[in-house]
Amino acid sequence: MAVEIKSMVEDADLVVRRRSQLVFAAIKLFCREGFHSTTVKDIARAAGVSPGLVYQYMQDKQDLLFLALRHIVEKNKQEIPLALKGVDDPVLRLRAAVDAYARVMDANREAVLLTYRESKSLTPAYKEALKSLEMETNKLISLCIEHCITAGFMTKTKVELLTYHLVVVSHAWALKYWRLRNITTLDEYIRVNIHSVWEHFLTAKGARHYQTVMRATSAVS
Amino acid sequence: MAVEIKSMVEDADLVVRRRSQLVFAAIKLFCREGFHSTTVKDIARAAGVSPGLVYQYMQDKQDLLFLALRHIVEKNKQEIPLALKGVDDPVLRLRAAVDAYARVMDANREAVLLTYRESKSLTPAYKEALKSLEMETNKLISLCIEHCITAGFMTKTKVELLTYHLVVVSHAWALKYWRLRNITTLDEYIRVNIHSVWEHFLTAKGARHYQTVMRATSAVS
Amino acid sequence: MAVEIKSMVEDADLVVRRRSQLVFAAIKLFCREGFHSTTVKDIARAAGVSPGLVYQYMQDKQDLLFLALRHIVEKNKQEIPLALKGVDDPVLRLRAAVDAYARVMDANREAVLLTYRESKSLTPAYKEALKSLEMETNKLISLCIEHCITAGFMTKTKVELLTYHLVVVSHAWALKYWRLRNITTLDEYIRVNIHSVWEHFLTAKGARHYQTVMRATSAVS
Amino acid sequence: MAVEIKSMVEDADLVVRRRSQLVFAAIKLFCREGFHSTTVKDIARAAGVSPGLVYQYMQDKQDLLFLALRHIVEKNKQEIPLALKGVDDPVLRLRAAVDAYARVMDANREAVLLTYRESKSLTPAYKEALKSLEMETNKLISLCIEHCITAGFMTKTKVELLTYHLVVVSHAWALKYWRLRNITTLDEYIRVNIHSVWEHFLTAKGARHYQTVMRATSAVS
DNA sequence: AATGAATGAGAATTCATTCAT
DNA sequence: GATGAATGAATTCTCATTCAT
Repeated sequence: MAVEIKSMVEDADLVVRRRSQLVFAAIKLFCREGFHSTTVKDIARAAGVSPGLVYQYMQDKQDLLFLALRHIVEKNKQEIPLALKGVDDPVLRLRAAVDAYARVMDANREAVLLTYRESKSLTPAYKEALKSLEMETNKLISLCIEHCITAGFMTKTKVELLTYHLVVVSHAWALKYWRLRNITTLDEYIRVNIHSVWEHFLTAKGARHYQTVMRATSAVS
Repeated sequence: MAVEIKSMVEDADLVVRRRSQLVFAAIKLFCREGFHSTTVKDIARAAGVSPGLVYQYMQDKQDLLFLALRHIVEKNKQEIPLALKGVDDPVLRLRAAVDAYARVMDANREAVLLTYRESKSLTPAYKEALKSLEMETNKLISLCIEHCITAGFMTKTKVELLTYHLVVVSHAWALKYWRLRNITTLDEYIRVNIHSVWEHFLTAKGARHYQTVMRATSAVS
Repeated sequence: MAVEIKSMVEDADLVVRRRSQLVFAAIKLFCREGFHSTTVKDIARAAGVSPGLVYQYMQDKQDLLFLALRHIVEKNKQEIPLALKGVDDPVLRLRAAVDAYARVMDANREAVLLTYRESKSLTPAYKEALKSLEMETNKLISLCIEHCITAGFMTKTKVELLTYHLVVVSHAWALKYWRLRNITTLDEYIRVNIHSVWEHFLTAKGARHYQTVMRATSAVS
Repeated sequence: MAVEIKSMVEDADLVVRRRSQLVFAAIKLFCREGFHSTTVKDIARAAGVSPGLVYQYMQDKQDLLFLALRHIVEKNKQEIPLALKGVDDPVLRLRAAVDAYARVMDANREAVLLTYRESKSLTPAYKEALKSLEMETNKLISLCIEHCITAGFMTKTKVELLTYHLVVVSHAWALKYWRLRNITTLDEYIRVNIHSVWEHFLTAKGARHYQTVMRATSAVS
């Protein structure tokens, strides 16, 4: 399942270090120029290494694209658990997850665009690996929704479908930033276009509970 | 504002005919292979002409991409007025517009993906032209929303923001079709993920009106 | 059986002309520098065309090697029938065929070396095609031997084996020219090292006949 | 005259050991893949050492080719004296030398091919050194022929020319093995195509003597 | 107007060789 | 002495674009 990129170099530490050096440079350039317009030489130069070195750590340019996209998707995934740390209430957890997700998308707007643009250039195996990873990330949100449902705070709805709605509206902030920036702010967007989506599915009990815990939270912060 | 693509050929009719021949072939190939992986030769062959001919009707390969993307966006735009023809009620008009939009996205899933993927490869001027066109299309939906608000059927909300929400959730059907197809149907998706978005903004009066006119519509059909 | 090299160019005449241009240049350079040390650019320059053109008339550099080697082998093959024209006597025909073969090898010493050196670089299908061609050439000599046997001029011996002996000793003139040139002449080599090989298989009748016809021939010339 | 390959390592024993390790691996790979298609890394791996080590024992990849080819030619040379040990009769010595030579060629068919294929890739100095070595080997056969002539068993003929004939026909077994294997056996080939060549030069006395000693030999064995 | 052969700049990739450890 | 990571020159091949016919 997990895709393994072959390297000619043995030293595992070095592989990690070099690859992240290259991936960092690649993301920067792919975002700016696109995958096809970026040359391996460009990336090597940006990473401060020779062009030949790239091929010691992966098999071809496409591997680099995969590593770049995977890095982006994985980084996004890691942010959610961080946002949930210390939050116990189901509704607040969902809120925190969605909020974190949207803000990560904002922080990595260019990278999000890159995933939409260049996934097509990957071989099927790599595409699948990336889809799996995306679904794992979504699962983190789905779990929050499920807890809310179990707790009677949300109505029974198709969990993954709702998750996708939240996810794509978050992505939309990056995808349509060129226009949205002129008509709203991130905070308003999150409130109006994102949170409202799941809030719509709150039960009466859930709505009451939500108000209560929110009041408590605001009081604290 | 409107971008002019230069042609070496005088005969305006011929230009239209040849270009649409080429654009048709280009869309097919760009969707399947991507812009960079499709060669001008491929397109010429698919269009049944010689590679040299392409350069009589545009200046470079990028022009062809622009024409292709513009064709897609324009086609989408044209569908909405058709769906509104004969519908007078503001709420039903909005509903029809949104419904039509979503269904057009479904019918042209590959083309929608293409616009997301390859717009980056355009020069700024072309990108702007496409954005304008997208905004004109959105305007068609925005107008429907505004009428609903004026009529007191919808609450005052940021119209363009709501429009974007409707638009991106419609696009999402194409963008995430690989997964959504497994968890829902187009009809359910439209009902649950799209219509609910604007319905959420109905006033009490609007909701009542909506029920009434919908009942009338269903009775008829 | 006959290997077909793909070309992007339709015009059959042009294909023939361009390919022979390229093959001519390739043989010259491959002989001088070897296949691997010769670049496609070198060949293009020597042929007076652009590097890209090469790939319009074949698929890769290896095709060019095949065309070059095939040209050499085919040219050698064509010389034998010419030498046999007008010669009717079986023994004189064999003599003429062997003589012609040896002299063609001398005339194309570098090319013969090339076939020995670079055949290895071909794909199996090409190698087989070349072997077939070599065997067809050998067949021309084998037929002469068979006629001599049928006529009772030569003892029954393994015809193809004798042919190979004649062939490799002829090739040896090219392969070991660096030394043979110092110890003999082509004429002596043909007389002592080549003709003696088949003369050895003459029957008593054949030997007498040979002397008779040779005397007649010398008288004439 | 004798070519010296420079080494960075002092210890002479180690140089010998390492080099033979490398040469052994190189011959295997050069035979299989050819000189240019074999990488220094491949050879190092096959020899169980690092790529860098190669350059401690020679100056470049070409040195390795020279060492490989020299090893092959020298090994062939060494076999002949072994075959002559204990054989005193001039004709039997020649027969033994030729027989041994042919059988060594059979045992090292791939290596023989390699010398024909890749000698071209050497610098002139190396090429000369190899030619000298080949001539030394030939000299071993030439000496046998000379003894036969001195003893009145063979007619006066150009000794080196006859030697070359014997040598190239032996090589031919390796060079044309792909076809010869289907039309004859090694034993038949040696009898019909190789021994017959020198037997042809036996004097009447030599022929009688040959029959006598051969009968004696067969009786023994 | 249309063709398609020709061009040549440019890209990915390989690999002999070096050199710090 | 040995290692193997790093280098970068060199090579094959592609393809947008041109232009003679």
